[in-house]
Amino acid sequence: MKYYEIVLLRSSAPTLTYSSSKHLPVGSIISVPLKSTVKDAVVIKEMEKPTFETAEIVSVSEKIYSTEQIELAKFISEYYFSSFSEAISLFLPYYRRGAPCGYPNMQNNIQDQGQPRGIAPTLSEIQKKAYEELLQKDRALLFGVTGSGKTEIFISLMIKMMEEGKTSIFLMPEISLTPQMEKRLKVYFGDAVAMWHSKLTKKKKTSILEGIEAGEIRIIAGARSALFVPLSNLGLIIVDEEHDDSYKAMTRPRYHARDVAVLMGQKLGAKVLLASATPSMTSYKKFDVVKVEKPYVVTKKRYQFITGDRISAPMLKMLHQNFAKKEQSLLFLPTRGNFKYLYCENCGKTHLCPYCSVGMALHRQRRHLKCHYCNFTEAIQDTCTHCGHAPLKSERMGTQEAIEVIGTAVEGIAIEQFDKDSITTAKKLKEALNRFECGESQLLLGTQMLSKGHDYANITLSVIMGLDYILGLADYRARERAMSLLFQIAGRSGRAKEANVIVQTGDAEFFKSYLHDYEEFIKDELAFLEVANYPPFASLARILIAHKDESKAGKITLDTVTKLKAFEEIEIVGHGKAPVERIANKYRFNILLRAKNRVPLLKALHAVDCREIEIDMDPVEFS
DNA sequence: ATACTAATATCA
DNA sequence: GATATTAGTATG
Repeated sequence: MKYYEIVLLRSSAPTLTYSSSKHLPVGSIISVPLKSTVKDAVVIKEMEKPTFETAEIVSVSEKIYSTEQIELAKFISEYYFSSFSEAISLFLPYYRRGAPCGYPNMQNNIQDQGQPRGIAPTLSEIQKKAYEELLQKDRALLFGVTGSGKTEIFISLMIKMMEEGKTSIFLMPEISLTPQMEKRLKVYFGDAVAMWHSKLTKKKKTSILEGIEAGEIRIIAGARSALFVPLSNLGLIIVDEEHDDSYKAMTRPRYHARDVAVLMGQKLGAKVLLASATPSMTSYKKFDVVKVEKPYVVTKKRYQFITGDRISAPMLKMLHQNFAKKEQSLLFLPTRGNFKYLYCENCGKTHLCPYCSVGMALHRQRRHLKCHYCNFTEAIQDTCTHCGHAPLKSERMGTQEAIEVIGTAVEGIAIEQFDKDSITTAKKLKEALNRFECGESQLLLGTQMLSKGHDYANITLSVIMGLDYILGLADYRARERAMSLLFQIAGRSGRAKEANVIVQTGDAEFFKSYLHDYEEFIKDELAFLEVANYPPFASLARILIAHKDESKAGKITLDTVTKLKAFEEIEIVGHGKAPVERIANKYRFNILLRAKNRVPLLKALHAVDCREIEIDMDPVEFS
């Protein structure tokens, strides 16, 4: 009889010991009896016969985790403070086999299958130079403005990998927003590329996994979760738009896909390529930078700065003129300033969610109020819950209102609403993009979604609102976020011809000084971050405490702070009520920690970690 | 996680 | 005193 330490899947229970007459390699997925039920579990290691009685493993699955997956999961669970079970559940297991298989004759294989495939893209001299340079490096940051032809470089690298019989992973911040990328990849790779994201149906996922197993699928492209697909012979991981915060998971395990990709590359001996037109400060400092110097289409942009916080007459005039010229425009509103809230004229109070300390957002189209934190929905309220005054007023510029205002002012304009409210499915996205592409609509109006990765060839006017709101956020990266957003959105326009960019801000000088060189901004910002002692010059961690009893939450916070004070190398930057005090009826407190080195920080955090707190390493959100 | 148990609060 | 809610504990 053999004895194995196992971890239950989908459980935070400690490791347990079971027995089996069979030899089971580490990583085996098995079923074990626990209490009166049967649970799935993973073999962690073989053990000596324990002193206590053991139950027997009842069945062994066809699936198995590789030792690399186990090791990475171990790291993720320790660095990001999740259970091992939660960490290993990120990964998809391999099919159990005698030996790990390679596919040495891929060349032949490709031809045999006769899949539709375009020829390799022709690279410009500039692209070729970057490509050659990247071939020499295990890891690098590819820095190039929108339209500099990064995608052709990616494709060339992935073709190179295929020639060597290796597979690739291509990460994008949001798969639902990238049908264009799928189209481009399909041209070169046909059925050898599959798109992967968490919302695929179970059937589709199984079919892709079988394709991988059969050696037909050689490239997986997709969002965060694509990083955990079981490819053999991984040769390359590309993290496109590496600056994007959507790579950070907001639920446990709170990992950063970009950082895990780098680690995974190291562990598997795969090349890791990060890419962005607006790289993160961290990546710029940490990795060799390869630049794609000039875009091969050089177009001019004329920037114009205006103050204010709502749609103004000059803005409408520009939109009108552009429409009259039969040209297309884009208008950006920040996500947060994007909703209307009800407020009382009499007492000045905003109508709040009964369970969260945030305003209920008005959705006029659906005629209801909705809480964006807990999804509580109710009918539009008429009277103030605080003083009984009626009726309530609504305030704040939102997408809806912007559409109404512009629709009225610019007669005949067809507007594409481009935000999470109206673009709920991939189909709707495709339809909206198609309408815009063929000129059926002339204005793209929306939120952050607009800043992510699309090419809109004919936009000649971009209006960017609400940068001041982002600049004003209590976030050490507020400037970076605002600047990167401006570059990303401005980069969407002027692909084909000269374009105007209207920037609404009270701090024009700040943006103006960097408009023609993001790298200048990076250098100045890094100098600032070094003085202020923020990442990448220090490590941050956030502790989140949530409890329905406010005084209990406060007590846990203070107790944790007291314990942390014993650790000299870490600094308690602050602690207290979270900016959003209550979500889903639980009171929330934050502790923000900083340390020059992450090792003592991790050590202190492991010492105070318990069920009542949640630890967020390298946080990107502070609300 | 989840089942189970002990402790404590709530209510007629 | 019976029942509901919460806190604590062990799982092989």
